[in-house]
Amino acid sequence: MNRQRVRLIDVAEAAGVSRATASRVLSGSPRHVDPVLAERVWAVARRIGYRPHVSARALRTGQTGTIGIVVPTLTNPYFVALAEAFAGESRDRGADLLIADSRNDVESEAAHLRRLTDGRVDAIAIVPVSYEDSGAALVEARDAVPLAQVDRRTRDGNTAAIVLDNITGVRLLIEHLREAGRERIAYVGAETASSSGAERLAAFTDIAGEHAPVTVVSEFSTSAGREAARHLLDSTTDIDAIVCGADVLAVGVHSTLQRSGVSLPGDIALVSFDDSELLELTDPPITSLSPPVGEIARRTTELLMGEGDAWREPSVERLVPGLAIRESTQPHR
Amino acid sequence: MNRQRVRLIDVAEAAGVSRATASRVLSGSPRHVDPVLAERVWAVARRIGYRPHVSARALRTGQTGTIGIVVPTLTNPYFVALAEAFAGESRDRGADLLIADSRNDVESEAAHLRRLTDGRVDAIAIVPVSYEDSGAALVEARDAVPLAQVDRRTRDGNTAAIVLDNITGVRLLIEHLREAGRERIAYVGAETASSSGAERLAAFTDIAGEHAPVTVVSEFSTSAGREAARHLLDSTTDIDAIVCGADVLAVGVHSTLQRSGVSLPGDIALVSFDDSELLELTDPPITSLSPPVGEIARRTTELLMGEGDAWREPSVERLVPGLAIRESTQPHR
DNA sequence: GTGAAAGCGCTAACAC
DNA sequence: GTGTTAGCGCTTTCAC
Repeated sequence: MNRQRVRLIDVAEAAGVSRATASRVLSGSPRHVDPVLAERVWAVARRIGYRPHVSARALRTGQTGTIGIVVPTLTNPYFVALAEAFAGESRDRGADLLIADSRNDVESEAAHLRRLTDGRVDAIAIVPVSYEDSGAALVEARDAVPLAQVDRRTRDGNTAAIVLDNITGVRLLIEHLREAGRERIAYVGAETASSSGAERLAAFTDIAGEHAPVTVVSEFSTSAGREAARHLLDSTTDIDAIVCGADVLAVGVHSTLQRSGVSLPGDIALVSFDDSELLELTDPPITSLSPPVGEIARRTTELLMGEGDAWREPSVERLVPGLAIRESTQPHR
Repeated sequence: MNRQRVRLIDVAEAAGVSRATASRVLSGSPRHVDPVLAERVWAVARRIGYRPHVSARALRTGQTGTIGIVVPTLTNPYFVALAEAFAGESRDRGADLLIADSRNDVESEAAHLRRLTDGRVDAIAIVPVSYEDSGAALVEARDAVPLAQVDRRTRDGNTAAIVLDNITGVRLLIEHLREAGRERIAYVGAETASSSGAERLAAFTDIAGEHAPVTVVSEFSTSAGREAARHLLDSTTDIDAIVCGADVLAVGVHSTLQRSGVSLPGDIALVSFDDSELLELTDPPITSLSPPVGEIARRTTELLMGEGDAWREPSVERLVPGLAIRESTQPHR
């Protein structure tokens, strides 16, 4: 048998007060209640195991105490790290986090946004799947609930966005490579459907020079990374370093280089972007930018849950990443 | 401005019917409504963008249309795969999935269970963190809502459990290794805090023989795998194959072997358990059992959402895994 | 400082 | 087949 729920009225009766008072003690404004009564209510509530019914509370207050995060895929450890950072941040604010996985699919992303805005969450942080195609669903959602874009942006999402400072990031990587004696640097990125992909590519061309070789593959995946590396090796270009636009690509590139007998970091140095755990698994481990996920989560949550409508203003806040140096960029000796 | 929610009454008025009729059309029992009216209601609802308020509906019906899954960590790609399988299954049944991450922490797991049972979900599937210590929270939760254990069990969780058939699994792995000419097989597993860990270890000793070397590390992590491999190499035991109790361990073992100049699969063959994407990233890719995540999700959801109280009966259903053969077990030539 | 009572948006008896 | 109405559990005026 399912045990019957303990309701507020059960607490109130057992404590000899009205529902109103019990409610004030347990949630509303405890300071407007006689401390003696308050303690009695608490004691009873604890004893009989009262826990408020979230739907009832949400229906009454219009607040769910939950924030939602929508990521392109949980298959990418970087987004898992991001989600966990948001989980920590929510917890600190006494809120819950609801994680949704778009499976890299705009339709599925739109469906999630619709469901989340059906009174399920107070605010939404979203890493949009597509720069071009995610916008419509975002706009609809942001009319229902505070919403901010994270890590990537859409063309017409029209909300605040908290992203990586990709230009500084690329500069950090290239400077690091040059200090390690690398001069002929190539770039491997996925198609520019995401804003971060496009920014990284543009920054690379800008800083490394127009003639630096660039390989763009069609998706963020390890096999795409493998392909890209094969392509680079086949082309005659003589390179001594590769910058990868995402960790999953880097791991693929690494794998192909290894198999082709290219020595890392002897022949080619390798760097990547997201600093997920994947990069420590390879041999040698891969140097990477380390995105400030904690700070991203903090700033975004602040924006969404704080006073005011700052999230409503289309804007871009760029957070500067650190650099996690590993063996894949040991200097030439 | 947040657009005002469209409520049922707005639809009803615009369609010239009562809330009851509108409700019947949009959710309850459409067949008891005049088809002409019904179509009118639908048309209006679509036009003005009606979407039911989940809290209000949940409060009234006692049903949330959401099922919850609690996993030890999303850092382990196997649990991500499991969660995605449940997401698919829920979607097929018109339900939502709420993913919670225990961060390998019993306290945090208990907190999640408490929150989920505060009227947030209709049923819970959980991969418990600890065989010994997760039970209490499970029991409390299963008094509030249908709950089933998945992939791992607790000592006193007292619900149905859908797990891998670890004995058959270990047998498959060892047979495969023996067919590939391996005879001196070692095992690397994490501490037996989880039921699956314990079962795998026991099955290994049973099948490979009492004297087969076993290394037990303290946690499921890549660095623990590295340690274990170092330990195996240091000990004088002469082995030609290693069975790992989890993918993250296997990747760590692989990394240490590589660095120590051990040839795979030449000197040592390597196999693992969860068949997550990690295993395809290594060089050589690692052979693994492939757990039937889809089937696990299907059976569990069936049990939870179906008629009856089958989930309430302490029971264990063991599903047989497949075998994904990769280069790490190429036969001796 | 405390209680009575209204009502959040929805569905399900119950009447017609 | 359709409408009227009560009420899910909670918070919050409003009156005292």
